[in-house]
Amino acid sequence: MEKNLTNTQQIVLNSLEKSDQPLGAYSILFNIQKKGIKSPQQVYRALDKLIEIGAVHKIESLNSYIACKNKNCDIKKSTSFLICEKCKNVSEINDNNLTDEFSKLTKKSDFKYATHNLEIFGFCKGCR
Amino acid sequence: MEKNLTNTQQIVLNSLEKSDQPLGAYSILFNIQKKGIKSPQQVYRALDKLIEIGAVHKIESLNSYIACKNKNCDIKKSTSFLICEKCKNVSEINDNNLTDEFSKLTKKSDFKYATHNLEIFGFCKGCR
DNA sequence: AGTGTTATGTTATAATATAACAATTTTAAT
DNA sequence: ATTAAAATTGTTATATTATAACATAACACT
Repeated sequence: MEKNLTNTQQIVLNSLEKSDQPLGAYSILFNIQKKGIKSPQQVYRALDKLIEIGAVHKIESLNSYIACKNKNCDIKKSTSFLICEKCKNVSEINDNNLTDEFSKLTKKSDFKYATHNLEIFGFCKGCR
Repeated sequence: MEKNLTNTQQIVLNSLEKSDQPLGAYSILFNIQKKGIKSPQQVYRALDKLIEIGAVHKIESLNSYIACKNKNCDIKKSTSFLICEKCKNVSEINDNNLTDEFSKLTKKSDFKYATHNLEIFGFCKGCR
């Protein structure tokens, strides 16, 4: 199950795992330049792969990327996040019911569910 | 309830309403250059306002914008879309239950729901 | 070893979005 | 009505995010 990552992919993933918050591609690049990564292309290519295997998710509304904390995340392509509007903290929801609910919901519109991105904005425990 | 739009805002809105599909800001700009709109800034400022009043929504994963068909849309800031992966058709879901469901869901995490963006990918009636 | 395929490095450029400031219009107080 | 302050708009420049294109290298199969 564990994928072997290339050097660059591992460096990008480490950078994201060290951060508790999502990072933009160019922030990642800045972080890892000292390790010999020189171009955006290298970062984006690594991100593509990491996203594909479910190790990283993209948060579309922030144009940024976050490591999936969830080791057993069987949701590879769908993402669901809570984003605090005050402190900007982002946390991943791991509610497998969502897939079922969306699947049911979309049937009403004769739509065959495949994946989803969900971004919920509001205020986290500490900020409300 | 009806907002008065400025000339530029109305032109941008018309451009989106004429399109059945979402448009990027620069596509809009291209469409309306013949009407004297010259710069991205004008388009983005109009979009900001139109989004604020709920006349237009942004589809984050596509970096594009769509007119809200739903005249009585009381959901101003939240958005929910079905996106067909084959024909790229986008349609808006208008299920007010979603807000309630997300509100309940996030309570479990001690999170105070405010708004959401939901993008569901799959295959539409014609493409499945 | 030779050849086709896949991955990586590198440079350049495309696509999306905002900053900064000047010019104009609107507002609202005197 | 006059004018100062505030908000809106026009315009140029630039920042930010992402991909194209092509060269080079690594891999794998015969």
